[in-house]
Amino acid sequence: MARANDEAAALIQELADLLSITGGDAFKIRAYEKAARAIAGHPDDISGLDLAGLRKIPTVGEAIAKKVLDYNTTGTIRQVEELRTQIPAGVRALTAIPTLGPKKALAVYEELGISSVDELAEAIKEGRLRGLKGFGAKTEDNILRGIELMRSSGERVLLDVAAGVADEVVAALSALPQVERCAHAGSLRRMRETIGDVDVLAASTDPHPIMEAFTALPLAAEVVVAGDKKTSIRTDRGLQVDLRIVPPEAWGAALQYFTGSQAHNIRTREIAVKAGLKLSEYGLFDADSGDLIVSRTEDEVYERLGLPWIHPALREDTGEIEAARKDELPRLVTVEDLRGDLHSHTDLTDGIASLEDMVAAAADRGLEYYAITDHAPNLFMQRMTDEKMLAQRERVRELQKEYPGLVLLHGTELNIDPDGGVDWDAGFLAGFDICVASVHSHFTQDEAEMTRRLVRACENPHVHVIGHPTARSIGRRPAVNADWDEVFRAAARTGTAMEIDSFPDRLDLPADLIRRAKRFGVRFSVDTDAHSLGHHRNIRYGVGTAQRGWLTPDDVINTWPLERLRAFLRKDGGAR
DNA sequence: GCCGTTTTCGGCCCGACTGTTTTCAGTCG
Repeated sequence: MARANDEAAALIQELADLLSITGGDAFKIRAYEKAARAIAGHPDDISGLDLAGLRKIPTVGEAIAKKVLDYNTTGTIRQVEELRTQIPAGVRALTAIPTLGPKKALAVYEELGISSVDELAEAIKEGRLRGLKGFGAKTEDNILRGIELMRSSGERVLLDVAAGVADEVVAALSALPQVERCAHAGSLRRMRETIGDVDVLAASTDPHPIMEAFTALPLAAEVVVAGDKKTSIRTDRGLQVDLRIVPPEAWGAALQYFTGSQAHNIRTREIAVKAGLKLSEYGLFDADSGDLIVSRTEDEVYERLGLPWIHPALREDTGEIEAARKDELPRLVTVEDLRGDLHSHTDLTDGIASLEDMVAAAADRGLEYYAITDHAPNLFMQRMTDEKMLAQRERVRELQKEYPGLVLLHGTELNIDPDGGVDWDAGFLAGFDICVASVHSHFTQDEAEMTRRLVRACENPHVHVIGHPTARSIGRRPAVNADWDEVFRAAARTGTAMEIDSFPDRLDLPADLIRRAKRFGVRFSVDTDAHSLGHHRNIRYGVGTAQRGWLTPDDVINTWPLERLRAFLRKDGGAR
């Protein structure tokens, strides 16, 4: 499913990695890294671009454009192939070990011929690194622990796990008298779909006792680094938590810095430099005099750089700086914008809460409309029947009388079969207020079959929303193979919404596909797919994903007033 | 390698911590 853009970007990034090992010019390496990000984030398919088209991509110049053309015609890049003969893949893999970078990787390869993580571990145990310049006892120790960590728990965690840890740390530290402000930052604030480590920021004039309290937290299994400005711990589950403490007056600059992404920060600092300023976590300064200009709020920092405040979900250097300069940033959808939820389950199928309890939870969220969409019969283990579904509909109509402010929609989650058909005939389907249709089986069909399957589902006049379209399970099952541009064209043409499922292990559609779909004019539905009362809280992850996809309220059908939504559900083009 | 309402050549983001060093390189974010 990897697009040409992703493969070309990976090759350019590999070129940067290999050059950093062989000791290439650091600025050239950064140029490759920037270009790799730009190519991966470029909306157009690079395989259809010529030299001039490629050079229009920011940070892609003559030399890199030619390398991409090389990839377009040969499927690889000649310089990468050449460097691979000099530096074995295993040496590049060494740099994935925490505390071991390109310089040390090259040293062990050149001096000892080590070209894999296993060989390195073996060499350390045999004492073969002794006497190697720059490698002392502590370094050996750190590498061994780094290897251990990488093998056991070095994986990224899901958003809800990271959010739970962050909430606990922020709550504990906020209770300390020395702490004036405390919040999480980093990739969690940007709502990335998985989190490598949790970043927490605190403002204080007296950091030492805070750091001591931090390392003494029950969840701190190990202290990784310890200073008065920065301290890192690791939880017993292997998740690293970084705490940075800054003076209260530096809060805004620090929050901007520690939210990242690194690529976004590089851009903002470059803008500062060009304006004769210097931006760091302590503030925006005059480059010559060193005088502080602003630092208290993120707003001030961006404003002084000539930019509007940029939402954290956009801070990936994938076009937000350019959009900000032109004052074309989208007004992103928020949890508060949502009037309804169009996908949920009850204990009639695999939910664990009753219809009554789920509806009460929806009412507590302040929703104006709410769809109950239990599974359809072809998901055989759920034992759905026509009779059960019609009986549920009666209960929904009864229950409606108790909720004058919440319109209940009776729906179902259909199963898209391998040919693109769904569970019921048109007559029965017409009785539902809304139908979500999802892929629940035959995940490994080839791209052509899967594309046809999804397009046919969109073309069904009774299918309103494609549920969790890629069917991925983060860390467990990859996305299905499909020609997504073809699917999105069909969705836009037929007035079928793409779901953004809020489950932390789904987040489906993913943000990059959301941005692609939006370019075709596709509409979206941000839903919980709740199977229990607690799942209603997951909506913030779905909204975060929608924000990362640059969506406005108008793009999201369940922000619309009910009448506009009903027109969309008629699939006659009236609301599009 | 890229880029330019100061520049087509000379710049290129900034700081914290660790470890092996006698003043700093490497790594990380």
